[in-house]
Amino acid sequence: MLSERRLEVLRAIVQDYVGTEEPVGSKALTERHQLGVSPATVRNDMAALEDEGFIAQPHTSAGRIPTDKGYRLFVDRLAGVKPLSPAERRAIQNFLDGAVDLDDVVGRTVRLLAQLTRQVAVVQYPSLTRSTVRHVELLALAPARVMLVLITDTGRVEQRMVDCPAPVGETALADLRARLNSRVVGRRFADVPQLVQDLPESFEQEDRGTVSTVLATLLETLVEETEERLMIGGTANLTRFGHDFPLTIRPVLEALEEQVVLLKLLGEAKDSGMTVRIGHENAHEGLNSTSVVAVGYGSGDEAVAKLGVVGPTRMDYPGTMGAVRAVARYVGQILAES
Amino acid sequence: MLSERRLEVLRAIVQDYVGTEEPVGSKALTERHQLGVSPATVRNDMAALEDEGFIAQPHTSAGRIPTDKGYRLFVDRLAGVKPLSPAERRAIQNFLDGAVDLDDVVGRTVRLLAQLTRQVAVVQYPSLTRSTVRHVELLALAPARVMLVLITDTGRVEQRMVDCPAPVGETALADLRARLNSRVVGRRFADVPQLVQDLPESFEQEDRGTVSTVLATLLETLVEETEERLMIGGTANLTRFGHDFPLTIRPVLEALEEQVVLLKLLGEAKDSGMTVRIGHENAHEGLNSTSVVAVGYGSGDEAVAKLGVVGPTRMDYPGTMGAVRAVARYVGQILAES
DNA sequence: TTTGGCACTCGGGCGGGATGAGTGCCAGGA
DNA sequence: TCCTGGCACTCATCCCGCCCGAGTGCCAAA
Repeated sequence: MLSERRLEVLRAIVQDYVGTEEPVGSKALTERHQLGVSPATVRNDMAALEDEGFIAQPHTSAGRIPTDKGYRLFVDRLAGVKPLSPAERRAIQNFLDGAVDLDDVVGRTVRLLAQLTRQVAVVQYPSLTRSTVRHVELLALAPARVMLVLITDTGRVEQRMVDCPAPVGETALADLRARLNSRVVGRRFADVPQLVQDLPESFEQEDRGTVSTVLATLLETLVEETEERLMIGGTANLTRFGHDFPLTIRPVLEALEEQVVLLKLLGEAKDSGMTVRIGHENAHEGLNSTSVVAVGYGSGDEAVAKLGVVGPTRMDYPGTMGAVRAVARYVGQILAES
Repeated sequence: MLSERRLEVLRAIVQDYVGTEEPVGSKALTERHQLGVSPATVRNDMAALEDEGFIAQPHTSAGRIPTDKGYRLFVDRLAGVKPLSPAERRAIQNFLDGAVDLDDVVGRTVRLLAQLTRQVAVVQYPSLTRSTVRHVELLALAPARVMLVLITDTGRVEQRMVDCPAPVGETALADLRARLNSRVVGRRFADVPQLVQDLPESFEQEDRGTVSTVLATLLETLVEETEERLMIGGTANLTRFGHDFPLTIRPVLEALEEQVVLLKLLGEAKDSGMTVRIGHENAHEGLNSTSVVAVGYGSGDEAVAKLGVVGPTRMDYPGTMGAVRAVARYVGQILAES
């Protein structure tokens, strides 16, 4: 079992290393922190911490740096979430207010997060299946061509073209539109499949084909991968990573370009509460030297999507967690208002 | 005036340097190209080219590399546009077919361009003001709250919330919707302002406030900066730039994050034909060591937006130009079909 | 105008010595 | 039992000085 002081030493190492980006030695530690013991004692503690796998030496005769396991302990037991300063809170609000539509909200959020944390920000668009339906619109663009437009309570809009098997009349379309909306408006997208299941039967024989086709497209839209969109920003912050660039930065940029990877990354985060994944805890290889801080956000109590940041394992965890949490809350508010 | 052979020497230098990324010397040149003269002669030619500012030496006793002016000459007079191989053409078509909506088209295009050119790709969404109106939808979400949805012929959809001064009845809304659509459907967005100018007058006194508010929002949407959206991809390719990373890559990433900069960049490109801006020809400082190849694309003859790539000045211009042009054509086709 | 010859330049790579931060270990003291 | 000061040892890094060779510019001859 680690003594209180050894934990304190670990905390000091993490803090110093995050600040200086250089391995930290026993002497420097005692100078910068009031540990109340001599360097020699700290050395003994360090040796113990190294045995346990919390810290490591890049090479003999160098200071120690925290391992992933060390950061894990730091995050779980030693660090809190640093609340933002009033000035920062105000900045968030100012920045997020004045967004005109959902794209704008997400875009501003991503820039805000990147700026606050000085890291790469990732924001997922509100999920369709967790949102509720605000309206379904059907537009006849050509005799046998209909555009389907879905609008959610979070402001998200999806549209699809539907090629109908037969020309569809304006009245039939209006009829379908009305019945469809009366069934699904205000309901959750996840429930839509059951709600519309028996709809085709209530139509005339001649229109059933069209109705089925439209409904099929609607259901497709709900399950398609494209329902999960996201936006990233702040990649320029990657250049602050380390000095051994190409090798460090490349796989990260590649990983960030693959939406699938990012979505999985956010998907792995817990639905409620903040999730921190450190270094090798990330399944994707390219992100083995990065940490991900993610949290869900939503207009109500329930999360409709997630957002987070990707940065070096050597990051300011308390500060980052504070920024991520604060931004998620404000975005939730904005969505609730719109 | 430069002799034919000197131009040939410049072409050889550009080609070799693009391939090897290393300054090229006189001896290596004569070995790899059939110039029919000795290294000494080439040296004289090189000295002349250097006097004219087409090439430069990184330091004494090193080979030559092309200057921006040298690349300019190369692009204008020495290089053609390399057509794609049939296999590449097929790949483009396969990749672009199967896109479900505009976001998907743009997303696929950006990934395709990045992959083909192995550089950073930028694709602008079809501009609103150059598109034509397919439909305008008005939805009453609350008594005094209306959602305005704009749909263009290029598949783009914009929505805005409108807070009305007074509750608006369903019939009045339907009326407005019908009259609005009858006026603007099929017309260009740029013409919308005049077309709706006198619309409020034809309504009852009590509804005029609402009508004006809705129209005001509609007009705002057309001029807002958000009308110019774009998507970028392939940033991981920046890591192939050079070996002196942080300094080279950082400003580029920063520039790419600023949509304003990118929009201006594409805006500077000619409306028709391909535009190549080399190094310092780019107004933005961060892009002084990159070249931009851009071209307009559209569903018809007229360009509705632009796309292009950003890469090191040391790029394969003929190949890049070929890829950019081909992709633009196919995207135009896809948009015309949808 | 082209060519071969020749002296010159200078960046990059290699090896060795000095430097110093940091370590592990140990014996003595609270 | 734990802490502390002392001491020898290890290496990564920095700094020189050196050499090598690619590449150049110039010149005289063809």
